[in-house]
Amino acid sequence: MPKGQLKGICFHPSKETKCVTCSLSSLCLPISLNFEDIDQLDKIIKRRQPLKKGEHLFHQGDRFDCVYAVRSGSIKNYAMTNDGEEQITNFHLPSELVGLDGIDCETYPVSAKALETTAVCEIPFARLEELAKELPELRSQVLRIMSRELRDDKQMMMLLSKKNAEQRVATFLTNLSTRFKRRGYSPFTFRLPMSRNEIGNYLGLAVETVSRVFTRFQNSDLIAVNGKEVHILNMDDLSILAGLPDQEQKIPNETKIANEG
Amino acid sequence: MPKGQLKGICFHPSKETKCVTCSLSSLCLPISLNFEDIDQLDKIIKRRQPLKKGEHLFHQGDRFDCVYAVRSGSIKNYAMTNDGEEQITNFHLPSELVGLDGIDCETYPVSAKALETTAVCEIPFARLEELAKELPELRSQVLRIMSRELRDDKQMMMLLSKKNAEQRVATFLTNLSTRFKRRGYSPFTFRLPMSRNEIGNYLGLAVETVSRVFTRFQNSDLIAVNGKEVHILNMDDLSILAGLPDQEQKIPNETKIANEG
DNA sequence: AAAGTTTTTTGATGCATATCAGGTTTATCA
DNA sequence: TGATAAACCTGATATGCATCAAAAAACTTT
Repeated sequence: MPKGQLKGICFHPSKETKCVTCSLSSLCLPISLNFEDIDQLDKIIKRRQPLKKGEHLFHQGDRFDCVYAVRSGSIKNYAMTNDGEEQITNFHLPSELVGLDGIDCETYPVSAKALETTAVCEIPFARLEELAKELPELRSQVLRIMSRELRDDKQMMMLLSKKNAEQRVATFLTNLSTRFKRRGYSPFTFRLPMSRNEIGNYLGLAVETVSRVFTRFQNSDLIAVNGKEVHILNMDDLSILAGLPDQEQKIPNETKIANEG
Repeated sequence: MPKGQLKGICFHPSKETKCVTCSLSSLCLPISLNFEDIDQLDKIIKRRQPLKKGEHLFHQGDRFDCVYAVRSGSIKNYAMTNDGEEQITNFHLPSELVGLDGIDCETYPVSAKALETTAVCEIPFARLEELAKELPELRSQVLRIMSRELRDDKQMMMLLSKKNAEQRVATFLTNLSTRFKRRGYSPFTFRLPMSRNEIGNYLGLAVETVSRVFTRFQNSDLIAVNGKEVHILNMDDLSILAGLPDQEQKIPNETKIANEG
């Protein structure tokens, strides 16, 4: 089916979902807002025509004025390194907020590009701040979302500085799986919206290495892959390889006091 | 001089700096607050006894209730990897806020430990939120600080996934230099508050590699090192090696439209 | 000041992953 | 539908950095 038609068939701006009825509301900004407040939030949100694959939401250096919530599809964030190479810093799935790192310098520090046909909610930041003035719950939700992203970033740093290729790919897959699950999709069967190249770029690995690890994982019956379709066959072992997913790792308490001084 | 005495000699809780008179106020939370507002902020801040080297501000997993501003000294954040290894995720210099990544799950996701005798301002988060209700400037300052940390984290990811050992160390040194400069210290001569081991851990390198790169940098007259004392002799070349510091990198605009679709 | 401990440095070796090169499959488009 | 390009996989080789080892220097402690 040609992508172009999707717009006409599936997307009716007049009938577009409101926050109240949106299936993602429990993951997105509206969490813990009451109906009235959600309605207020709804009023400042613009639903734009979906982006086609490869289209940009914004470019690195553009003036920051909106944050975006992914409604369907997926977005990658990337920056250009000094030698002109692309460096992917994030992938965003539905319900996730894009662009929060632009608040400080008032320009987006990275570009955002659709990996597939992608619908977003556009949230003018100035109006969000206005609204936050009156809605304490919205305020803390924004903080929580940013705080979570900070935490995820640290996890990513740990991946990049301590994990080997297999652990990186395993972490990547289990992480995606968890996120799909929370969004109501199967945690065991999903379609990767990004290429091997993009996975490698994100994970700090060469494409070839990603490809090889995928093959090795297949040979050990951890996963079954067909192009971008992934089946996780042995989640337990994959999670162990990943080094326990994001869930709380227990901290060895023994040395807590001993270590002081 | 024994560390213990510092407390008695240098730190008088009764005479402690207020935000209004604090030399760091232009870098820290009070930015863009007026005098009255700073005073309000001041009231919720507790200045604790300075931490001695090696003491913890909080441990990974502790209940999140405060964020901290470093007043003097320095703090490292670190987490334990699954195999019990330490992974340093950040170093904090005076005026920087510690603990913001705990907002979301209400426990600190990493530990915070003093690298040297360190004074902090303790800011109860609940009260900060209270205050933010009335002070829009404070609100956006918190957002800006978190947004900046997000941006820095992405920079760190790029370092970890694309830069080689020399580029990492060069980036580390120029970054420190910039931060010292903003705080009124010399950007060319400073004392590293952390060990080679900690630098390596943070940069995803072995100690030995850090040591070797330091030696190489000395041999090429980029820096002069004596233990933890560092002199930057050739900032230009060091910056080039680092791959241009954090400042805005120009984005090649040619392909902006061409890339779409 | 001496003894012990930790940190730093330097050298030799090994390995995980990058890079290069080729072939194959899958997508894109006329 | 076939042509062309892009993505993916696999093998061979190269290399940057980790690891191992051991000495030197810098701190601690008594």
